[in-house]
Amino acid sequence: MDKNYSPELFEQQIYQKWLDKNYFHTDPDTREHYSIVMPPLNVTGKAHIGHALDNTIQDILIRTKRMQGYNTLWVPGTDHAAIATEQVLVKDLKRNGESKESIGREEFLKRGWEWYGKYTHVICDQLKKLGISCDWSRLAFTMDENLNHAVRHVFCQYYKEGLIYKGKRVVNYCPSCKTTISDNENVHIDQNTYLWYIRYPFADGSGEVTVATTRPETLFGDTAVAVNPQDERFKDKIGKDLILPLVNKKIKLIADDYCEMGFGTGAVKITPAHDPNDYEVGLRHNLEVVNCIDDDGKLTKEAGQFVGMDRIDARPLIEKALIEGGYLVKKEKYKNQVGTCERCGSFTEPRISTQWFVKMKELARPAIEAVKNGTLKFHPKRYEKTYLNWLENIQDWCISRQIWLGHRIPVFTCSHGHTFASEDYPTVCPECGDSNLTQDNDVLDTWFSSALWPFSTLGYPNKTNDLDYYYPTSALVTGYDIITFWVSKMVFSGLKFMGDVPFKDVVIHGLVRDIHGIKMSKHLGNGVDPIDMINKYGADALRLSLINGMSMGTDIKYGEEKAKEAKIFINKLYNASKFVLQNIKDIKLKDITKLNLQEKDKWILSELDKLIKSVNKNIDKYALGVATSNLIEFTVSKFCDWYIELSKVDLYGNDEEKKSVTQNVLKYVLENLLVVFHPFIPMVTEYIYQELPSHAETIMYCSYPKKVAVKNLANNFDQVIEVIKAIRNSRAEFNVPDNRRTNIYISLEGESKVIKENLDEIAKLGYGLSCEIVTKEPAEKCTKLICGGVKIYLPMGQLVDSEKERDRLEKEIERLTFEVTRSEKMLSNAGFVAKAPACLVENEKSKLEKNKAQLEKMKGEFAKL
RNA sequence: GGAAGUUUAGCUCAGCUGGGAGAGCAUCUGCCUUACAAGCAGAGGGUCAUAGGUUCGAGCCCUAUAACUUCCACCA
Repeated sequence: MDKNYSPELFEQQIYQKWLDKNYFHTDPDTREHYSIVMPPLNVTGKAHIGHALDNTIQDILIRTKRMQGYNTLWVPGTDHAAIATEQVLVKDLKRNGESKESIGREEFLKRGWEWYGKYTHVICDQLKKLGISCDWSRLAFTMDENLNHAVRHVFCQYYKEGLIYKGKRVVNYCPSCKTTISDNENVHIDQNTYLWYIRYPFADGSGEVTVATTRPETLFGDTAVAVNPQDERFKDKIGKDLILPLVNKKIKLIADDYCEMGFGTGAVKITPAHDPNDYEVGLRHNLEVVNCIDDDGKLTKEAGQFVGMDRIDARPLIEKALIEGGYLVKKEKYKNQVGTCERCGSFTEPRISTQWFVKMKELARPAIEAVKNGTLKFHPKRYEKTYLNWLENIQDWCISRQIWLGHRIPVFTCSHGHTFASEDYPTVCPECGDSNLTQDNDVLDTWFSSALWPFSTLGYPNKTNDLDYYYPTSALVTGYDIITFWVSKMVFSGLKFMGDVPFKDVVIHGLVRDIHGIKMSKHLGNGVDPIDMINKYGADALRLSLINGMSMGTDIKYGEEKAKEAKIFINKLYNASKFVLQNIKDIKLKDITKLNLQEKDKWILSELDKLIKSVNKNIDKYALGVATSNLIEFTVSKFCDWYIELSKVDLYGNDEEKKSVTQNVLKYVLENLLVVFHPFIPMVTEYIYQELPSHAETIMYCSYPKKVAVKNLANNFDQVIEVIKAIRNSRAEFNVPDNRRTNIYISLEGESKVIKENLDEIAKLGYGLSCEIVTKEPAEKCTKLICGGVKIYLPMGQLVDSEKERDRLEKEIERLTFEVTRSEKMLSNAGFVAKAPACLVENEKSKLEKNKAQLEKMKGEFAKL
């Protein structure tokens, strides 16, 4: 092994070996299953640090369950991310002077497939660098033929049941992406703008009504002005005609509850084509729908002289025209929120158009029920609220998108006007046999296919063994940002088409933010590239740095420093392993349960036992960040700091039996540590594991321990640790450099077998030349320590200063007095004694006794000075 | 407008059926001790956001308040 940990030397080879051996692959059998389908990765761009986190969590769960003996399936996959990919392709075309329309739909889709073919590998290779153990032979893609089939099947099923309908609605439209987007993709941002107060005169010259608006450019689409029916100011004017400024068209003043009396001027302009609420008002009052903004976000001919202008750019000119016409009453500063496109950031336009919808109320009900009755559990539980709140207020789902990439809506119309949905690729109209068919131009929202992911990837709509065996899956791991987008859709789809939830547990993690807590973005350039981190610090370090200290569902502040720290820790583990391996070359392997264990061996084994139990418990609770903290704590503070140092006494000593026991314990502890650690840092643990004597073919299939194999690990070794710490403390207090060794004398009082047996250990770890038992105070000038039931004499020569000694003793007496008083106070509290658990009271009593005795001794020493 | 989260050492965060405040980094001191100087040993540093309450006992439970963050829904 190399002197230091160098992941670049082995990570790739190890992963390749796993792949070559086909370790990640599995098929249905008689065991219990544990399955996860990976949230599909977008085939655009590259993997970001959030992907690294998401997949690391899944890999930890999968690897643990695999080692626990489950039949473990992890299906990887990618998503066609239609809108984003289409944008990139369109940009590419533009660069070459081409356009979608110029090359045609068929050619465009061909280019799409070329893109997917090229970039699927890129993203998968990046994931492979993370060391994740998914079954690559099952790599799925939302546009694969069988997934495509699932989409068509589901669509037709909904269609048949009347759950899909085509309708006119005001939807969010992105003029830049040129497609409809869902409410979820429409992100509201704060905007400092103005409220324009505009005068609408009555046609008969009997005064005017003033309306306030944040969007003067939609004036051209106004077809009414509404007031509240209760509003006394307008009661007698309702039904009268108003003149629409600039357009000089007559529109009516109507009464509708939608208009709130207290707000603004009490009158609101109604633009049914460009506002969802106004559209509803329009329906109630049978108003005309006038489109004044087109597909490109430009004003239509309805805007007269402003035709062809961008709707935002036209604003100041419209304002000018209003002023000139004497229509503008005032303009005041106003703060509101506007919708923007999640992908491109442009202002979205609410726009009336014909779209396909899925009726949601009926589908949502069982999905709500599944969470309420506990069939589906969120971790952490609080995210249930996000989920339920959304489903309980569900709106119909607009599933059509005006782009070309993606699953084309399988609805056809023949030349006789018969419209039908078809799961297959039809050649004739089922009604009249006409072969002149045209397919609907729109494609489906990408979430429509993602909604089917947990079962479409397992073979749906075909009845497959995989589906039968692995569905429902065990867990879904994803960020809280897509609970409504995606999780909810998978749940109602799974319940509808499979008759069962798609997964039992939803494990929600937070977002990875930069070190200041700001969302990572290309724009800000504050992103951390996971591949960079892997190249610099190794995949295991990246994984550990993401998981350690993480609390599920809470955002992570992440900086490169964390990867660096993780690598430093792994180097520590690597070196500890190297030490063990170097010292067990001549090991005679023995059954750990039949060894003649010393106190220190029992101590480390009992600590290991605690560790294993705690890690198991925390993985079960999805508290992965706590599990790694436990692992690191044990490795550094128990194994390295103490046991390895202690082991040197026997490894380098002359007692062959003790040496052999130590070797076997070292091997046992290291091996178990590696196994328990493996799901978190798979590469380095496999690498070291392969160096162990008598190892299996891979660590991946080692049984995940539930406890240490040895029973009766009770021991008093803590006493020795206490003595060593006291010695080190005292030396530091006297500023004795570590390289200046002294003798250590110990005077035993009462039973101190464990001390007697570990004199060499005390000497070694306490920087002593030797450590011996004395029955009376040595002649040398010593400082005296009282601890763990023994008295320690450290000959510090001239360094011993009686005044300093007195100070130290005084401090110690003060501390002990405080302790004693505290215990006495607690024990004299009737409430405490009566109500606290008995063990706590007992504990307090014994502490009191111990401290009292210690205090007496200290006082004795003090008196002697 | 509705909901959720966060507030603990200089920094990043653990701590949870309520039983004496923890880690890493940073700082200071001493050490190249044959696993590791990417290291070892030691030290300093906290009114657990604020104010009340419940309890024998509160970082933890309850109620208010403040600051920050996020999600959902939005009135022109």
